[in-house]
Amino acid sequence: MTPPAKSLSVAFGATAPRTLGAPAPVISISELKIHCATCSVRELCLPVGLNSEEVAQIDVLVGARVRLRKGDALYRVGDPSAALYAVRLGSLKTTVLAEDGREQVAGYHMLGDIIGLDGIGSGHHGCQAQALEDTEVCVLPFERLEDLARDLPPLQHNLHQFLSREITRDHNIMLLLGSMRAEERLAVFLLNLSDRYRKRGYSSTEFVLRMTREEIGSYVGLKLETVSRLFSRFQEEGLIQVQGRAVKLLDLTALKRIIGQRG
Amino acid sequence: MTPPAKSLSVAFGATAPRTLGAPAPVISISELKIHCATCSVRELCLPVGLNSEEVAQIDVLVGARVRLRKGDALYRVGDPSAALYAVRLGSLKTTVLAEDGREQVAGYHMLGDIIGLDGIGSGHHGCQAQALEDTEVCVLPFERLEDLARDLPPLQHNLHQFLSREITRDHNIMLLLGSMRAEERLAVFLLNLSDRYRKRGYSSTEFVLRMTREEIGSYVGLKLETVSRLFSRFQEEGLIQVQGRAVKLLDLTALKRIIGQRG
DNA sequence: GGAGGCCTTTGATCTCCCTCAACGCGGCGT
DNA sequence: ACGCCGCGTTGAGGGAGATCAAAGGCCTCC
Repeated sequence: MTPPAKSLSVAFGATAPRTLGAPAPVISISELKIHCATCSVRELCLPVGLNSEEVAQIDVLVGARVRLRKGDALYRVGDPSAALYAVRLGSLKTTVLAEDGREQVAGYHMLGDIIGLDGIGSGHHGCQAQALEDTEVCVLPFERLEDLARDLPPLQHNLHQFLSREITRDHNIMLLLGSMRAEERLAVFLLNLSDRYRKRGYSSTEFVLRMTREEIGSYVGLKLETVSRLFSRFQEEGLIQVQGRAVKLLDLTALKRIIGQRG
Repeated sequence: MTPPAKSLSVAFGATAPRTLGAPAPVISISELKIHCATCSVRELCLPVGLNSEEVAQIDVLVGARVRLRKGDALYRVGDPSAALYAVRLGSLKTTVLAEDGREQVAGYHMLGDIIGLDGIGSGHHGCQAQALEDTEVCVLPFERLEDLARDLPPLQHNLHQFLSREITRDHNIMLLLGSMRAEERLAVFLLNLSDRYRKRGYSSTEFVLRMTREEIGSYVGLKLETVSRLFSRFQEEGLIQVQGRAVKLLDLTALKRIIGQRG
C-alpha cells in the first residue's frame, strides 16, 4: 500500500494539510498572465480547432490555475466535483479505490489532457488525481463550461469529444486487462506512451517514466516484480533499453508484433 | 471465437445481410406511436427530470426506433457513428475487438441505458453492440441532440451525466479486472446486475441471465470454465441457486462480504 | 420427434504470474 | 558523510486460474 498522499500545496500559497473529502484549494495565479491563446498545448487541449475569439472566451472561464508538487492530490475520492482540469505542465495519475483500500491506477495524464471527467455525473469524484511530478493544471469550472458550451457549438463538440475519447480509452484498457498476456500489456503500455509523447512533440522512442514499477503494474494489472522482469527481458531481447526510469525503445516493430500474439 | 453476428433485421422490414463497416439500417416505425412521455423507462433514460414540454422536444428528435433480433448487431467496430441509442426493450452487449480478433465484452446494457457514447469522439464506433435477445432501441441522431442540448440546459446536463457515468462505470470495471480475485469478480457481477434490475422495478434476487458463461467470463476477465465452477461453488455454499441461466441470489450479505476479501 | 449444435458442467493437468525473500542502488535528510 | 528508506532487480517456489478433455442437457430447426 502506498502512504497517504502529501497535502496539496499551491504556488505562492501556504501549505495547508488536506483531509479526505475537503475540496481542492484553488488559488488564482493570474499574475503569471497565462492564456489559452499562448499556451503550448492549446492544439491538444479543449480549445482545439476554435478561433481566437472563441479561445478568448474560454480564457475568461479559466478562473484559476493550480500548482501541485510531486505526490500532491488534486482531488480525492468523494471530493465534490465542480470543475474539469486541463494539464498545463507535468503529469498525474488517477486511481480508483476498492473498499478494502486496494488501489488501481485508472490513467496517466500529461500535457493537454483533461481530467475530472468522471465527476460530472454524480457531483463528486469517483477517483483520485495525484501529481507524479511538479505539475500545473487549469481549472475549468464545470457549470460555467456548460454555459459557454451552449453559446459555442465548437466548444460543446470538443467537450463531447473529450468525454467520448475517455470512454474509448477505458474500453481499450479493459481489453488489455481482460484478455492480454503480461508481455502484451507492457508492450501496449510502452507504445501508448510513445504515441502520446510523439503527439506532443517529444521523442517517441526515448523518455523518462514518471511512475514506479508498482504504478505501472497497477495500471496494466501486473505485480511490480513482473513488470521489472519484463523490462529486463525486453532489454535482453533488444527491444528496449532500460535504466531505472529512463527508457529507450529500440525496436518499435517488434514491440508491435508482441501485441496480438497468442502463445 | 464466436461466429460472425447475424445480419441486422428490422421489424416489418426486409432482412438485408450486413457487411462490416456498413451503416446500421434505420427504419422508422412511427406507426407504433411510441413516445418518451409514455415510455416506461423515461425516468432512467435521457429525459430524466425534464418537464413534459422538454420531453416533447426530445420526442421530436427521436427519428426512428430499431428492432433487433437476438444476435443482431446494432453497430460494429468502424461503423460511422452519428447517433446514440436508448434501450427501450431487451438488452445488448458491447464488445471491443483486439487486432487478432479476441473479443472483450465492455458492457451489458438494459432498459433505459444509453449506448454509442464511445463513437462521438472519433466519428466511428470503437466497439460493437449486439442484441442478447429481441431488443428495441430509440435512435437519437447526435447532431440534433447537440443542437437541442444547447436550447435545453437540463438535457445538456443529462447528456453529460450519462457520458460521465459511463466513465465511472468503466473505471470500476478496470478495478475489477486489474485487482480482484475470480470469486470477487463474479460476486461484483451478480450484485451489479441485481442492483440494476432493482432500479428497474424487477426482482433484485431472481433473474435470468441473458448471456452465456463465456460472455460473462469475457466481461470479468475469466474463462468460461472458471465462471461455471464458481457458480457451482457459490451454490454449494448456499450463496446462490443456479439452474442454467436462471439465478436466485440467496444471501446478498455473504456475496457482498466476498468483495474486498484478500485471501 | 429426432438430430444436431450450442451451452454447461466437471475432472485432470499445466503454466503463467504471484508471492516470498534477499540484495543492491540511489537520493534525501540529519 | 552517513544511514535510512523507497525503489528496482533477481531468484526460488507455489497457487489460482487456464487449458485440455469428455460427457450430458437443452433448445432449435428440420
